[in-house]
Amino acid sequence: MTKVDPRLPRYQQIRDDIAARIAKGEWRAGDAIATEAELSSSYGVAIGTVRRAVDELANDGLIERAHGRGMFVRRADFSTSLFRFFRLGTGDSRPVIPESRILSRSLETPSVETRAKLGLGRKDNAVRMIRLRMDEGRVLLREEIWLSARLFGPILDMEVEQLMPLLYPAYEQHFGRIVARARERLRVETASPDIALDLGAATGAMVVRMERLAIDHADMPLEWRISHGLADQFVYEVDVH
Amino acid sequence: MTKVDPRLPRYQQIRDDIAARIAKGEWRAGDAIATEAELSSSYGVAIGTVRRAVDELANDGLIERAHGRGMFVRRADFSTSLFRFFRLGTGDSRPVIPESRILSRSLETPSVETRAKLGLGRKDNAVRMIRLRMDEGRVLLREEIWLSARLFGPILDMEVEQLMPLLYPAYEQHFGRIVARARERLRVETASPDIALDLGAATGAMVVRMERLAIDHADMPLEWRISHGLADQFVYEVDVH
DNA sequence: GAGTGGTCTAGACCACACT
DNA sequence: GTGTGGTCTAGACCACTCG
Repeated sequence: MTKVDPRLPRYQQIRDDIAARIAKGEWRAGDAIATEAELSSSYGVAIGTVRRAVDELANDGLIERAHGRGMFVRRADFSTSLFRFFRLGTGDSRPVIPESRILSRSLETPSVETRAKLGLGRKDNAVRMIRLRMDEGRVLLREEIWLSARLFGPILDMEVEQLMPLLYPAYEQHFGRIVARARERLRVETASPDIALDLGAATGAMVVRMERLAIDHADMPLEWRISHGLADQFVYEVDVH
Repeated sequence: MTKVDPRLPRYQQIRDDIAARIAKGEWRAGDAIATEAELSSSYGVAIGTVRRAVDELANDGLIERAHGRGMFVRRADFSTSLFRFFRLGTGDSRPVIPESRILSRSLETPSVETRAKLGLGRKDNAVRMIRLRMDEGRVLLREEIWLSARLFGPILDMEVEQLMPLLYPAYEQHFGRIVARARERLRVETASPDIALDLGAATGAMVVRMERLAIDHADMPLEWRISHGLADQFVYEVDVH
């Protein structure tokens, strides 16, 4: 087992090792991982110990267990993201992927904050994209997306179709970078002139600002995204206990 | 075991039964429940099966396990509530319970919406309280609280001190009603004149509106609460994957 | 029918808390 | 030391999937 803490219980070592093997790409999203029996014999532990390890991985959403079929690497779907709380005025709740329109792509000198978020050095450049998310012709969100030019520079010259409809699969397919999770932050502000223009609203309109830092399995920041949407289309729901 | 589905696996039956016994008040918040060995013999299953059941209860936050000491009924602390994302301008993050000031208590005819939320009949009255949550003299939140008059009527005549600093312990102590969980909803709006006045802001200021329906173990709604706070003091953070 | 995960058992031994 | 929960074993049998 590669560099797992030997003081930890065996089931945690096994959990960490399987997670590392997935992160390393030994099993990719959608793949079936080894069976319980195989893992039991290859790790040299009882099957109950393997079960304890994979139970935790399933709980954390890293794998999915399918009775009679096997255990599969789960693709991150960000179903809990703040984005899904944006609704059109009609408020019907079909789970659609809104269509995207990329307005611009450019090479920029990032701000201090963007550099900090992406872990860039003083001289590093960054790719900036502006994208609209729409549904039935109405603009839902206006997104400002920042990427390290060193990692993602070629994205500037790619065909737009290769970046549709979702960016994360494109990051994986063309750059081998897998978004494992993200940290999101939400606040309320008034729309600046360019944001208001893109959203089809008046300058100073109430907007929700969502920031997202997307991270890979090795905790490396991949993408910094600032999204704006009209506040009156936002309803967030959560259960607490 | 009282009315648990016999088609379910034993460990789930046991989990449901223990949850029911807690809900029924057989063990109260802070109490130690029976030990694994006791549960194992009283339910007539192996200790591993009991462990599976209590593991799930601990995972759901209903009990806490303490190595060498026992298993304890957890008190709901609502640490994930939207409330905790309100910060003063200074943004320091000590976990304080803001002081409360109850502005009014009255018996009212509830609106159709309030009746629906609390499950009240056409002729039922309701208790309405207005409360401010403050920190260092600054108003953080303005809360409008609705309760069934049939269940909580005597609260109108109680000493204010008995309702301080938190309401949920008072519900439990004086009325035997335990808040088990809550559903919260967040949106953004502009402040009405009375809300603006209480928050010390101008009418039309951007505010965050938080609705909360608090529920007991038997899924009965206990309290309907509408809270408002200044939007520029609100920052919500969440991890997604 | 062969292979997979899901449930359950009856123990052993370890680590922690209290007195 | 006694009692508690935490880890781990080596099986048995069941339920589901697929060829």
